Amino acid sequence: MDSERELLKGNTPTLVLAVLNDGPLHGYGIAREIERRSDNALRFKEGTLYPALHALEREGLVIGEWQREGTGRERKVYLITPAGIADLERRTRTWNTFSSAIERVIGGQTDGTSALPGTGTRLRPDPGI
Amino acid sequence: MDSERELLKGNTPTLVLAVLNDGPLHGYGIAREIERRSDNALRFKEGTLYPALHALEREGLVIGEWQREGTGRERKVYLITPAGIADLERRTRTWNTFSSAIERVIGGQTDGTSALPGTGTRLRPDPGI
DNA sequence: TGACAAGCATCGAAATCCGATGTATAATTT
DNA sequence: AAATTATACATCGGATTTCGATGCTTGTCA
Repeated sequence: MDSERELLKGNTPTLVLAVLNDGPLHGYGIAREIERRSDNALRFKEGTLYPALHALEREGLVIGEWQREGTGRERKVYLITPAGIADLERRTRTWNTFSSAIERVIGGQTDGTSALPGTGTRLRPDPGI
Repeated sequence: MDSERELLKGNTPTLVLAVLNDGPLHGYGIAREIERRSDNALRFKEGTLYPALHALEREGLVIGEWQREGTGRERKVYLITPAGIADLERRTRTWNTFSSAIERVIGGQTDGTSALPGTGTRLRPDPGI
């Protein structure tokens, strides 16, 4: 149960960098943008987001600057660095490799027709490990 | 770093169930089969696999039985249960939802041509959160 | 005035993965 | 014959990650 939560693990920095790659944004806005792009499938909790941003900043992948707009309270606006862009590219490649590997293992279709091949009762001629 | 490791989180039971859905198999064989299907992109460490199998057994999603083949040492062969099949279907749907959400956020192409749209310098007309 | 959204932040509980370690047998190589 | 490798199961502890709870401040709107 609660698999969504576990699935997110390891992808948080990738998602944050991906959003920042389209332009500077502040923490709260990043969370909203990720929710918007994913149709609310991905939700960032504050306890996840802010520590993640601090970590990215420590690693030099983003830079955070306090800004005061005409209205509203002060925000910390984050900007992706060249190192961050390179890291995002690497992370994107890693994700593609990983997700295609997962799909090769689980099959990948769930369209109702015949999603899962066997019923689990089929016997396998011992792969002779 | 070590993102592969983190990415696996939450997917272990899904992968195990997917393999068992094609027929009974023992722990060691499950690990080998997942490596084979994923072209070695996914590797199961023993410290991950065996506790995962025990958990699945506790939850009634698989059944384990000790078997002695003519040759080789004793193996514990696992069989997926109807509850396990139902769980696998649910997990597969969850994965599909999740991975497509991730791809919508990060873009998803890494074929070299123009993988990542912006350079991070483009300014966004503040989404007025 | 009160309620609510925006906005940043930290802490601790819970979950997960894996390296290390241990045991034991069969097959293969030297 | 001896040494190495592969098969096969198992556990423990460290490291990492997510998130609920909590707290604070400021602006907006009824």
